Amino acid sequence: MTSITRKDRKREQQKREILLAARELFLREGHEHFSMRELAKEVGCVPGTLYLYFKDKNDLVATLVEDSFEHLMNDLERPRTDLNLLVFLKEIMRAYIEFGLANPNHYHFAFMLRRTRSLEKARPRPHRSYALLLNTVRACVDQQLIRQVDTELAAQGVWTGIHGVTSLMITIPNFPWGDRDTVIDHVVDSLIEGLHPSSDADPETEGDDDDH
Amino acid sequence: MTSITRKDRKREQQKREILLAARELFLREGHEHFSMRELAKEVGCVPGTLYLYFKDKNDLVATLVEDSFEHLMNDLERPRTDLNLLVFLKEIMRAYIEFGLANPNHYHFAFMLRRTRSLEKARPRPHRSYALLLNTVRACVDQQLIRQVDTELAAQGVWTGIHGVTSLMITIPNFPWGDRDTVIDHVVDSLIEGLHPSSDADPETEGDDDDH
DNA sequence: TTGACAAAATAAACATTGTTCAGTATTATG
DNA sequence: CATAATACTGAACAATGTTTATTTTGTCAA
Repeated sequence: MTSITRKDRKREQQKREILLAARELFLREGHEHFSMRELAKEVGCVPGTLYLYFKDKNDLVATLVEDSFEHLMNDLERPRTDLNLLVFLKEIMRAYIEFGLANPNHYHFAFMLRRTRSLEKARPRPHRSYALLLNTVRACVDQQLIRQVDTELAAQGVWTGIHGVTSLMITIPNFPWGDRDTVIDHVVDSLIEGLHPSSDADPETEGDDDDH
Repeated sequence: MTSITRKDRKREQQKREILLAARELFLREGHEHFSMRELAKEVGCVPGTLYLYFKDKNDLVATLVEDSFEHLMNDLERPRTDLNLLVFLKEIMRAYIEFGLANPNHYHFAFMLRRTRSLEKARPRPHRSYALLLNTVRACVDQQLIRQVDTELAAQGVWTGIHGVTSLMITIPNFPWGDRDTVIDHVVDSLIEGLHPSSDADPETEGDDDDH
């Protein structure tokens, strides 16, 4: 029925409008101070109305952030087969970091929040960016560009590494970091360096009788 | 005057008691759900009383967390000169990670929160653990155990690296991590591996004579 | 056009927060 | 004992997320 679709379209429209205002407010206030009531004021409605379109605050922000990550992934997943795979991997890593630093609120919401067990599903699929990383690392191993290691292990090392510099620079921007790009380059390079095929297998792990 | 000191002692005592209950509650509820009112109920007083001993909630939790980091630092800074410096460095890194995973709430408060500008001072001296890292890295460079690089850069790479695995394992415990200790070992090892002197120096760092 | 019905929006409340403040006990001191 | 300082309380304030009963609005059938 045309009437139904029109109503549905209107509903969609309104939902989009809420999200638009929310994105603007979220960007301005930061996720800590983002409030439903202020959003309602911005949208020009009463707080309760928001709950006709979103289950709760978490749901609203989650879709917001998910959209942003969609953009990141679209950037990342655009294939650049012309590049050396290692260079490509490094570009992914850099893009990831840059995205986080450019969207600290989104990144914060996505990866720096502890969720209660029941709300775990609200996390905007971190697995997708990780999957890209994993695949690329695997390809590098196949082409013997990096040392033969457990692919998952390597990918998780890379991911935690780039997450580390991203999140720390977000939470402690006043830390006496070196030049931003220099630090990022160093992190990216040395994370990959740690996987070079030329490196001797770790010599320290001969007597691996640690305390655990 | 003895009367004054007695009063002061009593005050100190009360403050300690609050902190004790707070620590217990903080541990149980997590820093997100830790509330002053619940703490007051636990202590057996009215919420306002807490503000006679602490400026605000942030102040209270900050001293709480600072105490915990004191313990970490006491652990880390106990000198183990008998060890190879590289092994020592790795032990520091591992201890840091283990501490974070064992005290996720404290770690979260310390390093995974964005503070408003005015509350920046509330962060429990992250610089101390970083300073230890920096000194150790510098010593390693001096002993030519790792590549000749900008010491600060290397230390920041190491710090962000271990922070990355710590914080991600805290925020996404349900992620399909590999075996916990295996991942940690890999991260620690490959972060150091990335600084090996055997590695070919990065081609872009021609003049390696830093001056400082 | 009108009346009925469903959907949408609202106003008002509820249950929490952190925090403040005017008083009231309690305690130390002259 | 009286006074002054101190510790504490009870009640309030402001702001939060969320729910519910009620009113408004819009659409379709008669």
